[in-house]
Amino acid sequence: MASPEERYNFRETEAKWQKAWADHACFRVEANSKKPKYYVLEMFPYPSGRLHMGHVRNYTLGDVVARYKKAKGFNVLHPMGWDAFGLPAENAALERGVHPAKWTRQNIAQMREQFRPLGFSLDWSRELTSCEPDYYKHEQKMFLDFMRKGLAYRKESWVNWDPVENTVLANEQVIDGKGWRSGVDVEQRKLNQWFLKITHYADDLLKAIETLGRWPDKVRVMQHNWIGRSEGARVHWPLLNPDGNARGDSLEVFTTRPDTLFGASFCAISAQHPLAVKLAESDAALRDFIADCSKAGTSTAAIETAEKQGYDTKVRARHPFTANSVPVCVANFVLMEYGTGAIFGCPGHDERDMEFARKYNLPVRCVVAPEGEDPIAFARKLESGNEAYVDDGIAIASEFLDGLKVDAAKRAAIAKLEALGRGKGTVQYRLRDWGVSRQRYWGCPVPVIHCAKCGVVPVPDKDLPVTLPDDVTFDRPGNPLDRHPTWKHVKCPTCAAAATRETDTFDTFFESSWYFARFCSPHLADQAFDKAEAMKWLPVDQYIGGVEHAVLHLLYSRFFTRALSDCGYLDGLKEPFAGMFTQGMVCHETYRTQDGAWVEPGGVRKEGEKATYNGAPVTVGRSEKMSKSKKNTVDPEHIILTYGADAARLFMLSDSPPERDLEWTDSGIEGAWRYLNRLWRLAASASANPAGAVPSAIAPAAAAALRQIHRAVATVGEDLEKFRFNSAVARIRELTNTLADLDRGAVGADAVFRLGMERVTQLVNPLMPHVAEEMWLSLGHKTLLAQSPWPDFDPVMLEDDIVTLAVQVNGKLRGTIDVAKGSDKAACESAALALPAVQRQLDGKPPRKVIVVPEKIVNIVVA
RNA sequence: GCCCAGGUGGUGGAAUUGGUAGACGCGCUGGCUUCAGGUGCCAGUGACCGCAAGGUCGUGAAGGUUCGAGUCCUUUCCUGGGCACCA
Repeated sequence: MASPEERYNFRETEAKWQKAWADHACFRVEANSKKPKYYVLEMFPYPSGRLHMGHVRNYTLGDVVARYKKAKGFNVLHPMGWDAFGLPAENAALERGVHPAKWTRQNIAQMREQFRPLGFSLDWSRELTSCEPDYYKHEQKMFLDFMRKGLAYRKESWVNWDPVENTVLANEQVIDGKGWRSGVDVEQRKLNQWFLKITHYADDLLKAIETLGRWPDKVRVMQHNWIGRSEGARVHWPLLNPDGNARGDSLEVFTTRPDTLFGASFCAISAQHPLAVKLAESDAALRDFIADCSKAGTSTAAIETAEKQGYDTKVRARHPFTANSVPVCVANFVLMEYGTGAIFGCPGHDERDMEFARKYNLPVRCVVAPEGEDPIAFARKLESGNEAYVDDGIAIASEFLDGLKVDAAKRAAIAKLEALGRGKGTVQYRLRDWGVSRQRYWGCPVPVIHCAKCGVVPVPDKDLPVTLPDDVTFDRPGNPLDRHPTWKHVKCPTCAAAATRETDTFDTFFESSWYFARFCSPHLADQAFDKAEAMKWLPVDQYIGGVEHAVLHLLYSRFFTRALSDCGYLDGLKEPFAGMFTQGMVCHETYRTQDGAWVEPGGVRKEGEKATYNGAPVTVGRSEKMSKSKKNTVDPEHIILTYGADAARLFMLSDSPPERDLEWTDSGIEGAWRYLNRLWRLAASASANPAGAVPSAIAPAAAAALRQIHRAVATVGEDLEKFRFNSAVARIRELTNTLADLDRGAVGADAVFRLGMERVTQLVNPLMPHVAEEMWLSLGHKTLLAQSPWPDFDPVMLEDDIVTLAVQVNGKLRGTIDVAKGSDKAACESAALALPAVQRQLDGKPPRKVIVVPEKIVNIVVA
């Protein structure tokens, strides 16, 4: 039985080393260092006030990288800050009457204290808080610079308006067409909004995805799809009144299939299209139809099930190539935000158009037939069926396009359109400009002033920052800035007449789009960051965070980096993150009582198959992302008090690969805790052995262990480089097992054991830094492990001079043979044939063929 | 519907370029230690047949390529994630 003294005291030990690291300022970057730089960054947290397991995992992953890179001789920047603006603070104000600033600052203080015992190698001297004016004043300046460059502009746009809350809702706050809190139908309203011109960089943002070699493919694909480039043409269709006379205007449509123009049977426009709006002025039925369209709106369920609906405006559009004309309909499936908000319909070669045509009895004309099929028969089949043909083929019934394949036909059609002045080839992006206006209090104020005479006037640089007023009330819905008695009333900077401030604030993605640059010189008062420092540290070498930010945050940051370069803040830097890693979620089993209520894991007792909560049976549900609503959360604070930070860290790193979801289990954390203690005891027992060189003549078992030590140093290093932390843990445990099982009486075993424990300590350091530091001390070292270099290995020691070969007969394993390294094929073959099991299989028959793969396998083929 | 990941023991997961499937854990079984619980230590643990030696089967399913397939190809099923009437 182990006495209490023989048990690792994590509480004292972890605190001791955290203090030592802080006293030695271990995690500050080295000024004027000759070492290569390495910038590790985890996505900065929103200060909700409570640390959760997702945070622990995220920052543990980053910490492993930071500590490993430091040991590898890099000058490491590993900062921390707070993404402190956002809606929850306003909700807290609304629900509990706490001021958002106070609530946020309290949460930050609380979370900082929760982070401390985890022992992360963070440079807290660079801490930043995005809701403080010393941070956001710089982004107000950036915004003004963007305006000057034409990268920020104002336009009318549609927003989700909650009529009860009197606010704009983000798309994710609209659930089934209703406001997430009010529960009432959300309206589409047109408001003047500020936009950032991310589309200016659409092509570059797309092309540069290829340069992001250390990003997950998944994220690159998502960004690629989000930008959504498509090549096509804009085509002008002159409009005719119902009486057949030209109206004098024309309808511009975007298409990716100009080759199918001869199959057009209608044009369709969005319900928000200016033409639809104008025609509705004199058409009550159309007004009703448009109203219906905007009601059906936002919910995915509605969109999914919505039947194609159209309204014939009786206006007709004349074909750009022929004398024919087609009806112009308003249709519920045409998006105003994409292309021109208008399409031409070719039912033969587009499924949606087909559905629409069949419903409204519009003609279906086949203009593309698959190569090698009889065009007449194919056309007959297509035109009488309900299936559109959307694949490649040969143009038919299309005059000058006949006989061309789709790609060539597209080019020919565009050339003709351009020659006739009736259209042109264009590239269309799905990506839209970034709307940054929010009708909120708790965000960075948009630094402009509205003057009746001068229009929109930027706040002069000398008047920055525009700070948020403290005396605001949340007792009524709507934007407190807007109804503040004095804040918005100012003099126009240009003409000094009475004017008003912009009361919108920025989207909170604004703050997170440049914080990585601010960390390079976080205390600079008069600039957002020092250009030289930023150019030295950026791009971030390793960025780590959740996939939920795979598109927006990362794309916005990539955009900002380009925009900041164009505004002179950076010298041509385009990409902020050279390496990106997206971690999986932390999950836990879920439990429900018989009446369906979720219950927390803490109260659940399990005996065999049965689980109970307060004596009542509960059903065990599948493992899901930890969430308050399902009560399947485990509090990191509690875990750290019970097992310490190292055990929690080890558990996070073992088993599950970091990119996959991790299932939290009690037995898992206990296993981590047991291993940690075992390591600590082993190190203590090694400390009795004198440190010194391993003698040259040692017992075979000791020699094998020595080789394994070198191999572990090699593979663990490689595993850490490649984010295979789970297999790094496995390799270290394997080595631990070998060392613990080593016969200490064997010649040289003591020296090998001692060396092995030194190496295990060094390897385990990035994973469990506190116990590693303690082991390092007990092994007699006077320096901090946190400041020690990563161990080397001898490549010569990686290979054994005896190799075990698998021996197969007809591809089935029958035994193994040990041969000297470099043995020739004949020797392997005869050794393999000599195996009794092989002889039994051969049963006297001669082998037909013997395959020998050196150092791998011998396969004997027998008839 | 489209795109992207994944399906390996009771369980989390290992497995360079095709070359000994199940490393390393968790759990479980037996034993030792202990007043006891835990800890610690020893042994075992894919399924099936067998006292054993040994054999048969086995990586979602079905085919194929190969001396040899978890890995490559074709078809198919299931799970998770993203996007969604993008013209």
